[in-house]
Amino acid sequence: MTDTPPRSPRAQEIVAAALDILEREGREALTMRRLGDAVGMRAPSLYKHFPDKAAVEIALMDEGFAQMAAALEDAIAGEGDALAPLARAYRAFAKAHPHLYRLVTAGELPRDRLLPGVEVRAAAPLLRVTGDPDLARAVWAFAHGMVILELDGRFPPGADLDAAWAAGIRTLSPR
Amino acid sequence: MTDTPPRSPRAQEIVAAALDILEREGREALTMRRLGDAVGMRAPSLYKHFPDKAAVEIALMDEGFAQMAAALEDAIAGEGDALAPLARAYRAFAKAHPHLYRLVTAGELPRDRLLPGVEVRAAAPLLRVTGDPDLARAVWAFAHGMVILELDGRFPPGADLDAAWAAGIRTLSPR
DNA sequence: TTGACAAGCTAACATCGTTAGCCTATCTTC
DNA sequence: GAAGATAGGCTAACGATGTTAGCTTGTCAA
Repeated sequence: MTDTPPRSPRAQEIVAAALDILEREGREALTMRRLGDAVGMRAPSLYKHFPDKAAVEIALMDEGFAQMAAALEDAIAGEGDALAPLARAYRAFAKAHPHLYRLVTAGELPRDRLLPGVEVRAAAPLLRVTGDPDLARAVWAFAHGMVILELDGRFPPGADLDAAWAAGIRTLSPR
Repeated sequence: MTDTPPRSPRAQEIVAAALDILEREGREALTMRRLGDAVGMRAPSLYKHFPDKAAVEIALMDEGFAQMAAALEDAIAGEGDALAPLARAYRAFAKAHPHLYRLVTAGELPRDRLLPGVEVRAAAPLLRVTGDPDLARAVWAFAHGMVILELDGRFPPGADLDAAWAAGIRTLSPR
């Protein structure tokens, strides 16, 4: 029962401002002083609302997981069992929210401080579409790999990423 | 012709010490003061050998790319055209050198400061085994995704990663 | 009216990368 | 051999970062 105390309005404002900074300017732009500015207070006062900076980032992760889950659920809402539309939605979310995507999916995850269930919910659509957990993990790895390599600019300039996505999805689709 | 001036012995010592710190303690343990300690000088003196901290990290990336390329070339040296041994080598390298792997493959890449050719060489074995560049990218994304998600502890505790690898490699293998 | 508490503030600390400026040994050049 | 340049070390310090300590003030309960 790790039920978080419901966030105060002021704390919600802070998270909203933090999300705005993150999405616009990236993770390293999100400093306590900058965040304080955005919300009209000095950096130390933020600590009246959050124990540390990590807590703010974790709130953003919760939010990111939720947004991502919603996008993926939408993608399989219609008919359902095709991998392609889910993959499209995954990639689209990452490109629409690159900084948020990175925050949520890259680096060590403070799982014990996360809102419970949020991670499982985001993973559910893929598990449903693939059926098999092993295949689901393989597909997840493929999709995350494609997205993060693209966001990090690791593919050569001329690379046809649509074709790479297609190749992966085709062969990885459950039969 | 971006030929780097050959590194002085002292600079090589510094890079070696940096690699040691990185591999043992991870990227955030690699600070200029800590590195100075390891090599017996004060932090500012390091700037007599490298223009900035990034230059040290870039030297480590060059080294990481080279080591990784060597490991992958070894893996396909024998018979050759099977994907499975290459994938095994890829995963093994990442698990043996997690911090180095992360430094080399995650985050933005300062491509213009890298030793020329080093990235292409590391990519070559996979391209040879898959034949097709699109498939090669898909397989790379899969392998990197598997590895980085494993290193970051993103898979659930009980997950059978061998099975996920097998599922991915089986379906992604060129026929 | 009093007292507690929530929520702001300033000042300050340690750590980080980095710069400025100084010193000294070695090596080149007349 | 003398003189000057250069390589390579040093200390002091700067600005940015997250964070803590301690003060103040307004609001609400007893």
